[in-house]
Amino acid sequence: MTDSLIQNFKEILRKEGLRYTKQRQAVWDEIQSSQEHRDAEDIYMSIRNNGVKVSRATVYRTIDVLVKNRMVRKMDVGDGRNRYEPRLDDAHHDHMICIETGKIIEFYNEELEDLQEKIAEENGYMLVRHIHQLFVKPLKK
Amino acid sequence: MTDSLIQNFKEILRKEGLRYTKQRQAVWDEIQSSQEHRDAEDIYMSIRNNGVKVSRATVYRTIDVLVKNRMVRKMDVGDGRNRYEPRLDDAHHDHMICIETGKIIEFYNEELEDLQEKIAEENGYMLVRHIHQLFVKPLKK
DNA sequence: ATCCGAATGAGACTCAATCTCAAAATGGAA
DNA sequence: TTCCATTTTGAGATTGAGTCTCATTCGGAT
Repeated sequence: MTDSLIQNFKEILRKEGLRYTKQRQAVWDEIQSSQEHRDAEDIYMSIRNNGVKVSRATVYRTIDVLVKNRMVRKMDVGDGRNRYEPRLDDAHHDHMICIETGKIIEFYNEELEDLQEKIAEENGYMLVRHIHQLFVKPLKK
Repeated sequence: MTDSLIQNFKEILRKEGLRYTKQRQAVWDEIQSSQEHRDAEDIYMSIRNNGVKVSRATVYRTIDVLVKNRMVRKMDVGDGRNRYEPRLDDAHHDHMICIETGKIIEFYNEELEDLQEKIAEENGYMLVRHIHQLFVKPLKK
């Protein structure tokens, strides 16, 4: 955990008119500590196991702030539980989910991104965000 | 409602080892009667308003069978309620959702479809299905 | 150090979807 | 047609992710 990350987080709270608390810091610390795609319960339990007293309500509330400020990405894998991952850099990517192993693979394709904007514009709209998941299975060898 | 559609539905039930009941027929009739993207509650209420006695449980159970057999498409619009639409032909399409009006626009782009298969293959996978939603807002005039 | 509005947390609540199980319906056999 | 094993149905209970409530605690400006 670098100072700049903490400062950045404090900056966002200030911008949002929110106070800096150890619970909020703990939520960001926890999400930021792993590049995995985790659900809220997992994040909540990990924080508690680290000895920080926090409630589910606070975890959800803090995640909302982080998502709004693009520090965390929220993704719907289609099983009813949202997953979260830190956005440490600005590199956008989508996900491929293996239906046999559950493995999540990240991918990015410039052409794909451009195409989506083009499609939206052709219909008189501006692309704000998108959900794109490829459900795949391993190629036969 | 054509005979062939009813026969096709009966065929699927037989294949699945399920009995043909008026409730199941009513669910398929109702979904098939409109190209809109409707939620389960809406479908349930419409069937009841048509005078057919059916329960939510049966509606959900029948939708599952229809989705499994590709007669109905299930889509997650991101608001917690799944939407369903009939697949009367094989024409695949994705959806664009206007974040200002909630309007759902269907689109299909061959290049986009090809690109997705290519991306999966480049990673050693075969594309099985995909979720793709564009959240958009109207272009300024 | 004081003080007041903001944040927290335990648990109640929401709501779509699923499950339970007694009663009703289906369809093949005779 | 009647019988009956088996499947289906439905009312309501349950689940589970996420949200809300509100009394208590805390942050931070002064």
